[in-house]
Amino acid sequence: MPTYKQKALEVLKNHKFRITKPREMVIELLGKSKEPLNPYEMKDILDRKHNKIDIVSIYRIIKCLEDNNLVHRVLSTNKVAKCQIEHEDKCTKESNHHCHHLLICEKCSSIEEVHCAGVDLIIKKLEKDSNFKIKRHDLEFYGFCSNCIKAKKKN
Amino acid sequence: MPTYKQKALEVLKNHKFRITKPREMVIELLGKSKEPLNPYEMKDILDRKHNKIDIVSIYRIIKCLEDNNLVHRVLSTNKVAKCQIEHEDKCTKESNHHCHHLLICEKCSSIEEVHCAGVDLIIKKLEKDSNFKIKRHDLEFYGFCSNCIKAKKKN
DNA sequence: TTCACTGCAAACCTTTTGCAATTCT
DNA sequence: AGAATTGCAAAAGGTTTGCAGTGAA
Repeated sequence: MPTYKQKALEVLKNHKFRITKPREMVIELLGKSKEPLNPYEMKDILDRKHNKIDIVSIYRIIKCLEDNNLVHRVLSTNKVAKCQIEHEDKCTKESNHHCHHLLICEKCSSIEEVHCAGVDLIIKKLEKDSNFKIKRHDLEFYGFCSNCIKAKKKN
Repeated sequence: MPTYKQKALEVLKNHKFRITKPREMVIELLGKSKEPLNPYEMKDILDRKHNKIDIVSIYRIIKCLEDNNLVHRVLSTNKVAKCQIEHEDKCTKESNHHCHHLLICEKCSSIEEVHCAGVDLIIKKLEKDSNFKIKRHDLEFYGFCSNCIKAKKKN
């Protein structure tokens, strides 16, 4: 099973984007981070590792990764996290949208990507009740992850 | 059935907030608007009506309305819209959170607040599969509203 | 070699803060 | 009168743009 970095570099290469040092740095950082990050957080972490990078480059690299569906943007915080779930047919590159189903831990900030079985039914019901035609959706769930629940019990 | 403005002023009064001209202006604007607005959009509209208001005041009034659960913030656009749905027991002032279920029209930008029957089941399933304990959620659905669908068919 | 990409400077836009003046109650 | 709220000025924060120089293919 390929790492996030391997997969991301592969995707960029296939789409004729160049593999550069700054891009590798950001991708590796996202691959290792359990929590979403914003541009300045990324810069701080990379700076501390003496991996100097300009904030403007980070913005542009994030844009590039988003265009290639390699990251999620968490709406509630406007931070960015690696996207690891393979896309369903419904969520193709063409439709330019991932199914965003995120579990967000309010204690440790880690996030988990999930498939939401049952969302289709809810959408059908919503469409029937409202006469809306629903094309896509963003779902964010907040709470506590299993690690933080365990940690809490020990105290 | 009271108007949004009446309800909002009532809530503010009950919570010992003062009824001021700027607050009335913003509340009336939100009450009339079908679509979410950001602070500068509000200022532009009010300016055109010669209802002069400082942008800083708008920020502070929005904050006040949010604290009183009188507006939704749309995560995907960071705009604000009137909140008209009465809160369920689950979504009390204390929990400091509305159930955000929004239908957002990508054509005319109008939004509709809805109750999502079935979300509870999805959450139970998610908790079981992921070991997360889910406390709250934001759901945003994008598509076309019934008016825009009708308009399209006529062309 | 060529063109995509980066870094730097600066502009731009959004949001927050401090404080004096105003205005609700 | 007293306290909350507003408006103004300025700072702080976040994001984008233009351009010259660099480096991946």
